[in-house]
Amino acid sequence: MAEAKAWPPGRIKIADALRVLLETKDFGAITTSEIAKSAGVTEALIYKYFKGKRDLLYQLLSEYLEHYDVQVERDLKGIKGALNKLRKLIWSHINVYATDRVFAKILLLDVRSFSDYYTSETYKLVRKYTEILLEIIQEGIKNQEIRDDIPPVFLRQAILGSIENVCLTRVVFDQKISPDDLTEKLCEFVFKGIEHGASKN
Amino acid sequence: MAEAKAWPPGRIKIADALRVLLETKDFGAITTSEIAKSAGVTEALIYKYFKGKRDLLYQLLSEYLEHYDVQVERDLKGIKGALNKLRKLIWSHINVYATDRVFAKILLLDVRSFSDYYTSETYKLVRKYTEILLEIIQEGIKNQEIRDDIPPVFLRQAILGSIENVCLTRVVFDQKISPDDLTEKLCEFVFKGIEHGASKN
DNA sequence: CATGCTGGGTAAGGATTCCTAACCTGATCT
DNA sequence: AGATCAGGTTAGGAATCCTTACCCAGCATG
Repeated sequence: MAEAKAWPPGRIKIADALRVLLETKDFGAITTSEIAKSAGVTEALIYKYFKGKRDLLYQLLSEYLEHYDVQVERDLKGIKGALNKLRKLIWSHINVYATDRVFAKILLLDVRSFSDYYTSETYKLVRKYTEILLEIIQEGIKNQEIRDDIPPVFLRQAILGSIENVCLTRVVFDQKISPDDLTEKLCEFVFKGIEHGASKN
Repeated sequence: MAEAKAWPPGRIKIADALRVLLETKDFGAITTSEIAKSAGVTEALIYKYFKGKRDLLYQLLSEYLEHYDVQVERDLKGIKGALNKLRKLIWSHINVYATDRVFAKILLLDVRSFSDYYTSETYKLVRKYTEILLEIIQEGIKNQEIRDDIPPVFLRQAILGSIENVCLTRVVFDQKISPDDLTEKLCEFVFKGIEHGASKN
């Protein structure tokens, strides 16, 4: 909430330490003592600033999400048309995963299995992002750019699923993510579907 | 491998116990002692039959997958046309999640974050299933039913992602999954995309 | 100046959890 | 009768997450 840089040094060191560790290990394999050692503080300090190991992860993810939300808002400025906005949103989404591997891993792999994640403050930030996507879809339906015979919420889930799964496999197997290339293909798929015919330009 | 029912009673009780526990708790919150108690055996017996807690989960998932693979193979028999097969496959996929909530939870939430999962025997079974999907897509491209300007492997990832994400949200928030309804919507999305126009029948 | 208080940090320990090594026991084979 | 073996148990240990109580520098206040 308070986004002022009033954070004590210990807290910053801890969050940074986890960030670094996540580059090479998965969250489940990282221990609190490891984080503490890596941060140069004692284990107990972690529990001063965070409710627990998971809360630390959530707060780290929140930081990423706040940055990303701002970025997306900026990226979409000045773009006309729902489909054009959607294309840009997809690009931004893929691009952030391509840039911040750790962010991708947390969001796509680690937090998903924690049931308390879905009631966390962090998840609300994700909702805020998906809300943007929903609004674009609704705008597109109003404009006649997007078909109106499938519920927007459903479309959102399907679109997000395809974006994330395409990135997920690349994250898991440590393959390169090319935002431009993937965006192009994803938009072709999402906009026109897989049926032969409509794509004959 | 050996699909003979030659399994000792203890092993069965342990697997059953986990299955039951997974109905109400997530894997991370289930302890080995809890499993043992619930199964009516000692903790050490778990390690007689399984390499560890995770291996137990993987093997449980493998059982589900073996059943499902057989089911899918059956479901697809006698269907002509790649798109018709794909529709049926999507239905089967959604249907199994609708039927076996525990299976869905394991596959969509629990195992994904374990990095050793992706090198496990269990994951090979998943590959076997996704291979079927790939073959359908390739058949469709050959037939001219499916567009040929997006790589089949990419299409598979995108399609699977949309299926799974649609189900995932329902699994997470304990909402009902209606195979018929979701299949209809998903096929509309996957076949024709979101653009307005092509859907004017 | 003493006093108290507050924010940042530490020391020490405890319950739980996952897992292992060694042992037991009844059945089957020879 | 002795050996072997599958199915199971007893007992324990290292590691992990987390809590409680404590330390101490700075600094505002009377």
